[in-house]
Amino acid sequence: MKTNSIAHPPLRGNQPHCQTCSLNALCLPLSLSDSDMERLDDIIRRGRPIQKGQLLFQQGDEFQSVFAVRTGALKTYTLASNGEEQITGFHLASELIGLAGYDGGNYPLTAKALETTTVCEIPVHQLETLTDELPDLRKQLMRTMGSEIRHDQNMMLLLSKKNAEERVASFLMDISNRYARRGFSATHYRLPMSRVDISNYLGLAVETISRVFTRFQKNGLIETQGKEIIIADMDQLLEMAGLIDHAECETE
Amino acid sequence: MKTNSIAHPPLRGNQPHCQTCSLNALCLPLSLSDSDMERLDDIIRRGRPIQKGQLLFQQGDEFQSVFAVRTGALKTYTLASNGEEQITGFHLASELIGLAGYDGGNYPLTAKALETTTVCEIPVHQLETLTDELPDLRKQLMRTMGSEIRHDQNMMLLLSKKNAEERVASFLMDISNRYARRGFSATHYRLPMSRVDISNYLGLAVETISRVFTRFQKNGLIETQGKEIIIADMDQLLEMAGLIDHAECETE
DNA sequence: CGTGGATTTGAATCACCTCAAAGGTCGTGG
DNA sequence: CCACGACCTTTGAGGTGATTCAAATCCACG
Repeated sequence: MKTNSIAHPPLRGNQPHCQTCSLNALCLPLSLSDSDMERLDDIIRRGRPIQKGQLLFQQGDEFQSVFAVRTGALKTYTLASNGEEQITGFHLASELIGLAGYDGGNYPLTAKALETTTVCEIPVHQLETLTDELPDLRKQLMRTMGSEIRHDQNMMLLLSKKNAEERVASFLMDISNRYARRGFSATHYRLPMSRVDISNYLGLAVETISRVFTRFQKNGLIETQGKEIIIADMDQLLEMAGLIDHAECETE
Repeated sequence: MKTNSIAHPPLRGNQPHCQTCSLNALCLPLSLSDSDMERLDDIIRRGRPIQKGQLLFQQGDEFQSVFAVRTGALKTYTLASNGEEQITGFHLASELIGLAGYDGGNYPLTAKALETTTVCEIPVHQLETLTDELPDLRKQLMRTMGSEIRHDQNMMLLLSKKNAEERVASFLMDISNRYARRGFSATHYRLPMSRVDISNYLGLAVETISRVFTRFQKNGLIETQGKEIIIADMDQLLEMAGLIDHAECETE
């Protein structure tokens, strides 16, 4: 399996653009003026879709671009020295990937498509030139990185303090939130990742995930049919996730 | 215990400056030209020391400044809804704190001094003005944030995949590295934090930390005397930490 | 020198893991 | 359209590393 190289000659034509993209209020263009958005749009490359299982980039690859997910979903993971992988995040439409590469010249993680996925590629070299000129874009990038740090620190809390049920509840509520923000149902969605991926992400065994799902279903918290999830008792799940009392439901 | 408010009238005089600070090669000024460094130095406030146990800022406080540790050490932690705290990092001299605040208008975590500590305060408002003009500073900030993301993702791996011994070994090697980079001994140092803090950070019970320290000592890996640590067998610790085989020893 | 917190040690318990095996699901090709 | 195989998911039984509870010891500091 090789790193997918995005189509380099950007096929213009009836290509999508930031200006008309339904995700522009969630994505990088957020808070950009029309003219600024146009300039961002000009440097974005939109390649052919990557298929399930293909890599967008690999740990150690030269850091060349950040990516925004247009459709589909990916997972990012780091490899331990013993070869074990730790999934550090799932990325749905409008979310940015690859910013951690800013630390050095290489990606510190691998990004793999969970299903057929299209992305917008933003070459960092040009992005840096552009951020030199657009303070709003710069702020948005910093905010996105801050948000990533926040997410990771929430995960650290989850991994070191929460039990299996609390972890699964947190996970289901996080996904729910993210779909809701995109205008999809918060209570009925399809998980793009396998149970194995979920277990890896949450630091549990697959069997434990399966058992918790079953228990949740018995207790009327959710209904499941394979990857289809229906949230039946959001309040109780929110409480279990530890999201009920403090601040807003602004998870991710 | 209240948030410590840094002395606002910056007492000039024989104050330290970035230009003469021994940490400038590790800190934010890294890779800045002399004139750029001077401009950064101008906006930095240097307040009176904060005492052990005092807060530099608190989760929920308005995001006003990022801080660089000059001397001493701090811990940063987030609070779960049930009041439990999760330590997300320890910060030694030259390290930056508070960047995660870039996500929103508030700090998403609390910073508390582990010992008497002096910091350089960099007001974000002025920092943003300055980054508008200094591309190198901007890049350095982005790199710092990328490095923070990297650190957190390593912690996720540690928390979900490593056992108690591996976690403690990783921790000892991380601290060793960071002291070494500052020109201190890599094999003989004093931990600024308590066993409780270590256990919290590593997602273990205090008793487990104590037991692992004892076991390491019996096996000749380390010698301990309270907070004093002597690394006796670095190779074996590195291997245990999972840092021997892949890439360089560039942990943090 | 005494006191409160931090650290260490021991014994018992438990949440989750591992191992094993039985369903399910999906894509593929005959 | 169905049969096949590969992989994913679920369920059960038993084991274990780390936790919890309890108590002794050490240490810093007033």
